[in-house]
Amino acid sequence: MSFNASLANLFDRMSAMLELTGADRFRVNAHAKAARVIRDHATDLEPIARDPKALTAIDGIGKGTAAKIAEFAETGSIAEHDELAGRVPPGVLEMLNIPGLGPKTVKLLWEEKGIESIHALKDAIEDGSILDLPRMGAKTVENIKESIAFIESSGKRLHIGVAMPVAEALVARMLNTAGVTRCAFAGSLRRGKESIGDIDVLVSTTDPEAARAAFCEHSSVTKVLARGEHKCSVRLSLDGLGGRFAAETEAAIQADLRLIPESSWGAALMYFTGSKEHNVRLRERALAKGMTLNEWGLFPEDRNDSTPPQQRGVPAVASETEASIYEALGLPFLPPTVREDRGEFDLKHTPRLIEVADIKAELHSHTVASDGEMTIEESAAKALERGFHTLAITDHSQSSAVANGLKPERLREHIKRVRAANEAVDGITLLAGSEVDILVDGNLDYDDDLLQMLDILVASPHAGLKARPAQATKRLLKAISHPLVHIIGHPTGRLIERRPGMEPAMDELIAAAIEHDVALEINAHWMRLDLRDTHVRAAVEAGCKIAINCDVHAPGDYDNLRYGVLTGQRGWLPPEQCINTWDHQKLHDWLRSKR
DNA sequence: GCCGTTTTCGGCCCGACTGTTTTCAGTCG
Repeated sequence: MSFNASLANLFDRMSAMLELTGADRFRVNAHAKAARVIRDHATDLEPIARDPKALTAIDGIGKGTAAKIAEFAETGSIAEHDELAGRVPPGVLEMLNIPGLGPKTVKLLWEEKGIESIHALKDAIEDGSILDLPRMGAKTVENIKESIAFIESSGKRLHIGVAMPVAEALVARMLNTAGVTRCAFAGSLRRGKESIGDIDVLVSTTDPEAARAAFCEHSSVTKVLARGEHKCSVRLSLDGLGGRFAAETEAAIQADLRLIPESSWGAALMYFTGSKEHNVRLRERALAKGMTLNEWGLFPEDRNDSTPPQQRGVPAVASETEASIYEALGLPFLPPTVREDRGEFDLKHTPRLIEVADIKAELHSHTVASDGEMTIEESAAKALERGFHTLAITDHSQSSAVANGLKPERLREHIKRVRAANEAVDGITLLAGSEVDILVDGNLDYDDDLLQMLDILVASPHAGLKARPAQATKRLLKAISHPLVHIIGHPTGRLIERRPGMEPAMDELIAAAIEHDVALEINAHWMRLDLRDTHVRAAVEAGCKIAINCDVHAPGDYDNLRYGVLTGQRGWLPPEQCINTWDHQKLHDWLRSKR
């Protein structure tokens, strides 16, 4: 695990353990925030770990945290963490993962009943001894029991590519319900995060009961967690929603419905889109301007009245649109994908971020020659449908044996076939390329004289993904410096929630990519999204070229483009910095410049 | 523990819902 990730995990654990031992809640929050900014930080903190000035320049890191980071760099541990870990059993921390169980209850279970693990908790539920605790009734116990079953069966975060179609189906269903005038999803899905904890759906309606019924009584609902006036919460099984997710049929997800008056639509959309951290900063900003912000709107602040302003009939300063609220707070409109409290409040104008419509070329695709499902011509037809001017055919190289990688002789024939297809197909340029393995030693999988024949070269790591960071960096730097390489494909090789991939020094890769005029890829497949958002942000700030590719294997893969674009947006990627947006002339001039 | 366009001390976001209560604590987002 990287320095930043290890450190962030320690701070997360410290935050939880402080809470469980009754520490001041602001100290608890400060540790949680430190964990977040450390995890989100795009460059490795180890080189500056002994430089308190550089560390405290990062928002959320003060003197105390800087000292702990230095201690971790020096000794590999943090004394405060170890001291806390000596007092809080690991199983107690684990209980915090049970939905509906928070720190107060876990503390109570631990201190009053000596329950120190989920296993012991199950025993206490079975023998009924848990009922002795205050505020612990039959219904609460039943909910805890179901929550444990939920996290033990699935309960994991879902890939954006799985959650998005479910959310779109939900929105379509609600829009088809009598009385519904507006409907949209919000939450981390709208922010384009790579994985999703739950789905938030907002509706405005003239018939609230019909909306509640449409939401809570659908056949895919396995449990109704809440059904209130303004909010319903359900657990869904995914196989009830179209059966498109064969591998995910075990999966379940929570979905929340919020009933919103039209007049508060913007405030609610903003509130439920988050992120939580972004919202906190917005509300602080509102207070500083003598106003208060909630999901009903932005209101004048009245310190003398604790009744929420919307209940007193106070007219809102702004509430109907997100843009009007940002404006009233003296901010430009901030697109959902940048709302992470990662510096967006310093923006003077709404950034022009990349959009799906900007993409004009797919530069990473596979055909039946290796492990794809389509012929060259079939893939070209799909690319044409999207209005692309260029499609690069980049089948696997020889070392990718399981993917039917091409031996040198087959590649030579394949190049001829692509060139012939390019002559035959109108309206699009087909490039003869290859996705060449970056071998464990950093060398490429074909000889240079063969590579020289290719119009485009995507170099990607496929094996040896457990290499240590230093080794991974060396390997990738060698590939980047190869003069024939255009693009580094899925640079870390990670699979979201499945395989961590490599953790190279991303700042070094970015610097080398700029020096050697190489583009780093955002692989748009929702299982990869590699580069990830924070890496993109670092690359964008450094001025590195980015490619967004679908890594096409099947017809539907072209539809993954939007996930790559969302990841680009989360990295603040402007269209001109992404080579897939360039017009034909500019793109092909650049490709030829490396031949 | 962090932070400063009123502050280097004294603050630190806001409301809905559930389950257990009989006025509210805990959790969530």
